[in-house]
Amino acid sequence: MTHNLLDWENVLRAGGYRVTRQRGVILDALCASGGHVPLGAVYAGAHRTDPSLDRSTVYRALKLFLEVGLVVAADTGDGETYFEIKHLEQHHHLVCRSCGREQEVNDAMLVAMFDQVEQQHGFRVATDHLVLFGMCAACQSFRAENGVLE
Amino acid sequence: MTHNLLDWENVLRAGGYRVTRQRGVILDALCASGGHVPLGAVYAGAHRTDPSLDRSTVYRALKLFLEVGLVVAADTGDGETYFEIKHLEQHHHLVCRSCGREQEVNDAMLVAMFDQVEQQHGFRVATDHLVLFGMCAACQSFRAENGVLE
DNA sequence: TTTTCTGCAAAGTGTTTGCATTGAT
DNA sequence: ATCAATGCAAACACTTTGCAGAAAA
Repeated sequence: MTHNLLDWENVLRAGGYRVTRQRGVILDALCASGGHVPLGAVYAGAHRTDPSLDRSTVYRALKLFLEVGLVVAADTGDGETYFEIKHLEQHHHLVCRSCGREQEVNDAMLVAMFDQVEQQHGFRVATDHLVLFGMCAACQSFRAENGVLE
Repeated sequence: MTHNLLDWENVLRAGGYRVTRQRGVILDALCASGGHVPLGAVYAGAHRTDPSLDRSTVYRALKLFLEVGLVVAADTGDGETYFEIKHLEQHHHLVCRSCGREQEVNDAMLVAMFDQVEQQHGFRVATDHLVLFGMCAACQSFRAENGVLE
């Protein structure tokens, strides 16, 4: 249970929320799936552990976890919402349009850009979780080798 | 008809697609709404001009326009897909979480960051249309004046 | 005349909600 | 004993699809 570290039970209680078996199962599923997980996969994992668990419970739980800051959400634009256990260090994702794999980028790299935006537009960027689409190194070289044009 | 400039009729014909009244109406509606328009608003506008026009036609047309490069799409994470006439200069959007207003950021500002990502990760970012959430200058000062904490 | 496009209706997908019951505190 | 959380079913919002008739080429 990776999430013992998170002290999720106290986080919930501190907010006046209750600690339930289902919420534990859902958090487990999220941890087990690693990174950046579509809600459907969280449900699938949790439902395997507890077949009586309902989708609406997953939606409600994740919304709550979001509210108390246990997880962060990212919308990758494919319709489903993605969730991830909140890390201590902020980070963002690079998603390859060609192979679908994703990698993380440290926040630091983007902060400079955010600051610049703030200086020029007075707009304070506040994004937990930015998702940048493009093409990863592997797919780029694969395409180059095979002479794929554009 | 702002979109005469785009020569959309020829772009379609060049792709082997047909020029129809409906497609013209939809493009009109998109232009008339300015910027960054949710699909529902495109439909609303187009439907006002042509009440017999169906939603599915709007979906199909916008998908086609996307394919031939007449429009670009952005997913802002609120469920609906946003469309915009493709500009010559690439740009991105800043969307204020507080008032909902949006402003444009020139691509140049972000390109430096994209290059840095590429250098460090070998990942080529390719985003037509990035949407950054945060808080605009007006809302920031409004909150400061009214002593809103966080 | 051929082939694409449209309108209509129906289905699909992701998400939210009302309500009686169950369960945490 | 309270009051929040769950399961179930029904409703929602956005999007896609199959098909017969209408329209562009």
